[in-house]
Amino acid sequence: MTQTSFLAVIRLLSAQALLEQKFSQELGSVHGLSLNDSLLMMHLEQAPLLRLSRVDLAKRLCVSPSTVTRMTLPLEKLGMLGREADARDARLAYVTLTDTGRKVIGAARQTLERKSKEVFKDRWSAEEVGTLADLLGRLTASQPNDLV
Amino acid sequence: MTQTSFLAVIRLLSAQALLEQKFSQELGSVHGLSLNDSLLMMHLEQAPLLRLSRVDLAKRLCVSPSTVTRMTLPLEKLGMLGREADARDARLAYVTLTDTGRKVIGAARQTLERKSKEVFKDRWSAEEVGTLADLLGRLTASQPNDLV
DNA sequence: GCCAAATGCTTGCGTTCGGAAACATATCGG
DNA sequence: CCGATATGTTTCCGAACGCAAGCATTTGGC
Repeated sequence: MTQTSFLAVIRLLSAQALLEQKFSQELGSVHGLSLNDSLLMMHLEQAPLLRLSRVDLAKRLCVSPSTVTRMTLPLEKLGMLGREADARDARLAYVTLTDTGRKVIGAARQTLERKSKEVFKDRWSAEEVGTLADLLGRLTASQPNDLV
Repeated sequence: MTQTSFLAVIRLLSAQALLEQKFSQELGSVHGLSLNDSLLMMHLEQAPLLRLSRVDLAKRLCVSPSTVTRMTLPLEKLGMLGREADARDARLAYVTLTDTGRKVIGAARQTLERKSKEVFKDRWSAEEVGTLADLLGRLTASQPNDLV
């Protein structure tokens, strides 16, 4: 069991490195986004008011709050993200998804979907991909709101 | 199918961020290694002569050759890695695993195994973990030598 | 009401990484 | 044998990250 757990973890880390390498190039050159930028915007996309606080985003992305601050800066200047204050709590600085941002992440999502399909194109049945998605979902279930 | 593939990819990326966050702290403070350092040394561990060329390591880790050069430098100074030339090809500069390195990665592996077991401790059957490891193995099968 | 602790955000610093360029060596075609 | 191309490694530069520190605001004990 401990060997199997270890194997699963090592393979997951290796698989991520492989996917990041396959995806980030086209994502950056075509849409101007990094993989983490895309995940950030997808979290905003499914948020109730298209907005989330920075610490909330940090928890969802498993990065530090300072990283969120630095990630949002250029996207804000490009008009994809906005900034909104909270009426009750003056500390909060919500990150919002603008109309421009919604269009961009929509296009980027299509690229991600197409390349995701390529990953499993050969030697994978629909059921197997579904099983993998389910099992990975169990891993991320401990985290705040799941994506998709 | 394309939705399921997309879901699997997104969850895999999220799960990796979660695992990296959970593992890297203890791995660094206890053994002085990063997660990528550990993967590099584990690849060396199972190599025929405890040695691999830098481009080979780069492919296995899905990082650039320059990253391998920079990663090995401090580990070499610490005596965990060595450098070996090839008799036939003067361009090659093999990275070797020293006795010290073997001991260190052995200890680090125990930490990784323990924390891997913790990940699946609750709500996972042995069979489910095995299925996950198998499916992830299919993803990394296209890559040079699998770990473990 | 007030002060201490907690929370949200940002900045400075050191570290790590990828890509381009440079260099050395190997291979191949003639 | 020679030049062109390919391959392995390193260095330089810019981009991205975590951590510690700092500031502003809120919350909770009294």
